[in-house]
Amino acid sequence: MGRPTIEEVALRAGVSRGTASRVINGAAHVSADAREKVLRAVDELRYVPSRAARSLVTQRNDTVALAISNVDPRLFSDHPFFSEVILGIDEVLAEADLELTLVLGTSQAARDRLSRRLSSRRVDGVMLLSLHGNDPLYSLVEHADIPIVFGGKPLGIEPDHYVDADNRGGARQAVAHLVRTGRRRIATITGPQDMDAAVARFNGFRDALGEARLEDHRVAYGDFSEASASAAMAELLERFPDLDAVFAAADAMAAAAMRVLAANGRRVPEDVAVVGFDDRPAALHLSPPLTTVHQPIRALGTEMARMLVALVNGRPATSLILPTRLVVRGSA
Amino acid sequence: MGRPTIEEVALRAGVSRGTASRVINGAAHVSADAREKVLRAVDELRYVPSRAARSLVTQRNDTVALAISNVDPRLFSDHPFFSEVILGIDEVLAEADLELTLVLGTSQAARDRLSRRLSSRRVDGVMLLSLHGNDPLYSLVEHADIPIVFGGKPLGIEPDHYVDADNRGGARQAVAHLVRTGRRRIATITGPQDMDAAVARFNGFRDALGEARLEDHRVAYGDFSEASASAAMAELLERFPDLDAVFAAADAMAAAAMRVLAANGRRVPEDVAVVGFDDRPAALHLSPPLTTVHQPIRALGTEMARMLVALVNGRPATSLILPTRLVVRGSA
DNA sequence: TTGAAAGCGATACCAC
DNA sequence: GTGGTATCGCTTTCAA
Repeated sequence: MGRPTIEEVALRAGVSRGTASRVINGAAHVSADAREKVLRAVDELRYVPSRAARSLVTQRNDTVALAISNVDPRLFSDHPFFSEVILGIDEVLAEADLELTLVLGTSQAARDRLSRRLSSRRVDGVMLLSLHGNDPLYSLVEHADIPIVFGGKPLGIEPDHYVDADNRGGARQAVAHLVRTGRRRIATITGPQDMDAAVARFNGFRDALGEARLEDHRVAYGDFSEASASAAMAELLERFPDLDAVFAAADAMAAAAMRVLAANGRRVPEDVAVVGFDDRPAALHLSPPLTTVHQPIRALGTEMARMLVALVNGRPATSLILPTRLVVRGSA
Repeated sequence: MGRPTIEEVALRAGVSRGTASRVINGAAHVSADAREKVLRAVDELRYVPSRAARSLVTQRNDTVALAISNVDPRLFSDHPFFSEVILGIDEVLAEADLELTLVLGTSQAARDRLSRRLSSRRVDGVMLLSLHGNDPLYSLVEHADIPIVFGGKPLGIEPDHYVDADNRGGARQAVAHLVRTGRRRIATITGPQDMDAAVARFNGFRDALGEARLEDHRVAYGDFSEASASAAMAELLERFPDLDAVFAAADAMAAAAMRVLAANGRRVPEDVAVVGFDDRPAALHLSPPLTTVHQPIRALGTEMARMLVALVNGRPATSLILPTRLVVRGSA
């Protein structure tokens, strides 16, 4: 009771299977007459080609994977980041008529599955998102012989193809803004130092301070989570009670820091200016609204997809760094 | 320069292709000796079966789709809902060794693609999320001959298989709480009335008020967005200046309502109590923290996936309604 | 328990 | 421009 095959279509249209196939794949060299008959047969029979059969012979799957490794569930769910990236990706993929499959690398088993998929030619290309420093996915990737695009440059290596936000430049701008508005004892709460984005933001912090010839030793280490930031802010207050500004490497951390500041009787921005990074929607609703660095998240998705589409189709592509920009609101 | 085929594995192991296949698929009737040889060959050759070839003969794809239709981009990206559901789904699918492909129904073209996929036997089953009342996906679904699971009951129809949160019961609890704490002039800001969840929450509101013999005419219609809620709250204040409580059918709307309330000099909860629905993370950080109805979002994902896995494997499954519960915080 | 051979449903090459 | 045929890589029946 299977669906119609191309053979049946050909039969009904009174042409050969070869001709039917040509019509369906929009090839040239078919008479208008034959084309029309085939098209009608396709319509009447509700024929839809079997992708499995097609893939088998073409060696293509018209499918790419988005792999998200080392998912911090909290990060994943509490942040529009992933949804937004996916939306961007989908937009481009739809246009290129490619399908998207999702691989979340939460467990070792999941990683194995990804590994298998990479080599079972189930997908024509892969996008990798948010890898930590020593991510086991790296080794998989090297063995793969299909195009890979990194979302966010991984730490310590320079992949052939990645797209990233200008983390360092954004952080630099943010801290320069602090300096420009008169702050002198500027602290930072960093992200996890095994992620390139976090390291880059930290470097941007030092860049700006160096240019201004200010001290850059007021640092506490966080991991992008609110909990880590609360602890970090408390530590900062303890070690540097005179600080007059803090640059948090993520909005979530800035929010947590602001709560700790408030709990300690420091006013924002009067006593302590606060700048975040990400510009997630919630930043707008903090009080005062958070001054932060805007990242083009959706563009990250579209550009990753665009790059992968190019590679899959055998066209070259070069890595990209997307600009970030400071959004000044009430907190600094 | 293709990857090894099963034929090469068989050759290397010194057995027939049939035997190699049996070993790889864990069938019985293979001697321990043959099994071991094949396994070693697989290992040495780094053999991974071609899924396309396998699908062609088995008529299965070991892949299911998650279709999200009519995506309101703002809703999609500003809310952990989708990420959370996906996380739940992935967890179950990983266990069942099924792959997940994503279809966002933002455009007409995307819908066509889904339609095609449904009939090109590319997926063994489909999960449909968050459909509006007259979603064109409905007609596709009827024509499909593969299992379908709805996430959230669609409005006006009773599909064979769906899993939903207890929207009506949750709303009832929320409003009953308002009544219990002495509120008498209770208003509501609804969600879009072409979505079952929104209608159900509205009904829950009326249930509770009916039971308490209170008036239920203080209603303004929103669409789950903050903007709509701001307008709705303003309207409510204008038409019913004496209201002492408002039940917003979504946290995002509750947050917007609280801002409007504050702008109009009403204190929360002293003058006006506010209850939301969803219990998204940000609810915690409103001031005062939002009293709201918690939805088991992740469970929604796992149960949808579990149900689909059962159906795909030919086992029966019955629709599910997951309990919601009131979380009392500062706003009511 | 094992081997040989027949498909699964398409594409693509080669003559005509 | 069109038809016939080999082929993609696997599973599965049928005999042995």
